[in-house]
Amino acid sequence: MNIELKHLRTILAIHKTGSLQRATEQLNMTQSAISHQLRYIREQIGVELFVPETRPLKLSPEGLELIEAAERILSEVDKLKSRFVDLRSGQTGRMFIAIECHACFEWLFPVLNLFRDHHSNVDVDIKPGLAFKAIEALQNEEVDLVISADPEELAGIEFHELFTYEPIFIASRNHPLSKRPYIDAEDFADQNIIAYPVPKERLDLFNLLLLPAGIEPLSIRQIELTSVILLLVSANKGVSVLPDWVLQSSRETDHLTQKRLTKKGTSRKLYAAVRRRDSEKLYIKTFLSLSKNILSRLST
Amino acid sequence: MNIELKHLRTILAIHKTGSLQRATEQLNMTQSAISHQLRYIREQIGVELFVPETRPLKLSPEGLELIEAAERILSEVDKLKSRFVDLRSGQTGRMFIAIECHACFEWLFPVLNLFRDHHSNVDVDIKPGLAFKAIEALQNEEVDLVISADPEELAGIEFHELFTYEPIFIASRNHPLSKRPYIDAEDFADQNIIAYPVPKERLDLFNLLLLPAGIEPLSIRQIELTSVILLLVSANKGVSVLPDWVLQSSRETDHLTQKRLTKKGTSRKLYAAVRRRDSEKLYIKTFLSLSKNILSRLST
DNA sequence: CGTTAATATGAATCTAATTCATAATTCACA
DNA sequence: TGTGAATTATGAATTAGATTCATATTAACG
Repeated sequence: MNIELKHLRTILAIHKTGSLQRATEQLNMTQSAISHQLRYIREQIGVELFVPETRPLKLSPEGLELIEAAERILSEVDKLKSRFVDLRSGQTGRMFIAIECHACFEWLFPVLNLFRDHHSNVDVDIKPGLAFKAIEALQNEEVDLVISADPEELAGIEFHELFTYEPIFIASRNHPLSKRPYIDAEDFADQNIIAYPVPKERLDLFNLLLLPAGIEPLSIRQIELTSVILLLVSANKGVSVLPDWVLQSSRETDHLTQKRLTKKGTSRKLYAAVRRRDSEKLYIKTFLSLSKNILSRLST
Repeated sequence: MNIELKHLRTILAIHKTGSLQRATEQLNMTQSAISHQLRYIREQIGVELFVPETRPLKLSPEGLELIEAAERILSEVDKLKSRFVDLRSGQTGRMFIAIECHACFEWLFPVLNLFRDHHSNVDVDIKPGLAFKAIEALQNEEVDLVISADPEELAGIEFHELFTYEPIFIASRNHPLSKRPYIDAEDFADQNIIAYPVPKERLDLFNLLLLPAGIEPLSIRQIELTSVILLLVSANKGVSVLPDWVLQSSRETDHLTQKRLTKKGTSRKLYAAVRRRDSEKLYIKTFLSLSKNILSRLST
C-alpha cells in the first residue's frame, strides 16, 4: 500500500470543496487528474472513501477517518516545513559557541545576555574543552561559532573580525616593574608568570613577545579563573598579561599597575568563525554585531 | 517547498544505515537514485541535513530534527495504513443497523450480545426511526445493515436470508376466537387489533391476510413495545399477531391462546441487507451466522 | 601518498502522473 | 419521466520527473 502526502492533500481538497470539479482550483490540476488520483488511492487503500454516486460527495465512515488522520499528518508536516523556513532564515536555530580565547567569557556573557533579548528561540550554549579543536568542531557542526584570534583560510569557514584589543601587563603596585613606563620582552626573563592553562603559543604574551624574542620566564603558573589571576597578581605572587577589556571591566584592579607591552604598545584582533552557510542567518548577524560593540558598552 | 513521505523514508534509511550505499538495500534503489533524491530534498528544505564531506554520514542539528519529525510522521502514516488493512479485512469497522421489522429487537439484542464477544472492535449501533427509508440509508452509508422482510433487487445491495418464522395469532384465553383451531382473514372483521405503529402494509397480518382478502378490522390500536402489546392482549383489550419467536422467548404468555393463521399456517422470511462491498467483511459474516442460529438458541 | 570505497553528476531511459478529448452519469427542473 | 447542464470516469497521448547507467570526484585508511 503506497500513500503519499499528495494523496492526502487531494482527498482533503475533494472533501472540503465537495466535488472534484471545485477541487481543481485548490490543487491546480485538471478534474481528470484528480479523478485518476482518486481511483489510484482507492486501489491502494482498498476501502471506499466517498459514498459512490452521491453529489455533493459524501464521506464514508472510513473516509471520515482518513480525513481526520490526514489533517493530523499534514499539519505535522506543515509544522515541520515552517520549522525549516525559520531555520533557513535564522529566526531560530542553534548557536553553540567554542572559545579558543580563555578570557573571552568576560565579554561573551554580556553579549549573550543582550542576544537573548533578540533571539529567545535560539538554542545557545558555550562548549568549553574544545579549545584546540574548536575550528575542527565548527566544520563537524559540533559547534556553530568559534571565538578565535587566529584566522585561517578554510573552505566553508568565514572569519569575521570583532574588535581589536591590547594585551596589558599587570603587576602589583609594589612590584619593581611598576616603575617602568612600559615593559619589554627581556623584562620577563626573571618573572613569575601567571596565565591561563593553555599552551604557550596561544597566550598573547608569548605569541607577541616572548616566543619571537626567545625569552623564557622564570616560571609559569597556570590559573583558570580571571579573578583568581587578578588576586594573585595583586598579592605579588607573579605578573600577568591580560586583554585590556578584562581590566576595564574588572573591579579588582585597585592594587595593580598596568603597563603597555613595548614602547608602542601591542594589539591583537578577535574573530568569530562561522560556517559560510550560516553567515546569512539572522541570529548570527545579530551576534556579530553585538560582539563588535560590546567593548564600548562594557567601558561605560 | 515540496516534501513527500518518500523523502522522509529516504532520509531515515540513510541515517539508519549511515551511508547511501547501504541504504540502497533498504530502499531498493541504486545509490545514484538516492543521491539525486538527497539533493532534491536539500534543495527543497534549503537546510543542510548531513554534515558535508564526512563519512559515515553525520546528521546536522537540523537533520536530527528532521529525523525525529519524520519518525513521528511516518509512524502515524503506518498506523493509518494498518487501520485500513483492518477495515478492509473486517477486523474492525462500523455496523450500524436499521430495523424495518419492529419486533426484531427481541432477537437482535441477544445476537448483538454474542456478537460483541467476537468483535469488540466493531462499532455497533441500532438506528431507530429509519423504518421506511432503511434501504435508502443503507445505500447512503448512513447504516451498514438493514433487517428487512422485503428483499428487493438493488444494485450494490445484497439480501441474506436469516430465518423463517410464523406469524401467530394471540388472544386472551377468554376471547371467543380462542375456541377455534385456527384463524382466518374473515375472523378479524369484528376485532380490535393491537399492532406496532407502522403502516399496515408492513404488518404481517395485513400483508399476508387482510389486504389480500380485502378485510378491514374494527379498529387498530398502535403500541410500541412488545411487552405492552402482550399485556393488553392478556387483558382482552384486543387481539394481535406476532412472530412466533416473540412468543417463544416471552414469559408473559400464560393468559394467552396462540393460533395459526389459516389452516395451513403462514410463514415469512427475514433478511439482512448489506452493501455488496461489505459482505466479505468478517464481522458481517459473523453477524449473519449468529442471526441464522439465534432462534434455536432462544428456544432452549 | 596511493589504493579502495563511497558519493556526486550528467545523460539516457523508463515510469508514472497529467492532460486532452470524450463518454458516461447524475442532477435539477420542467 | 425526459432533457439539458453539470459532474465524473475513462483511454490514449503527452509530459514531467524519477531512476539507472556510466563515470568523475571525493573521502578514508593503511
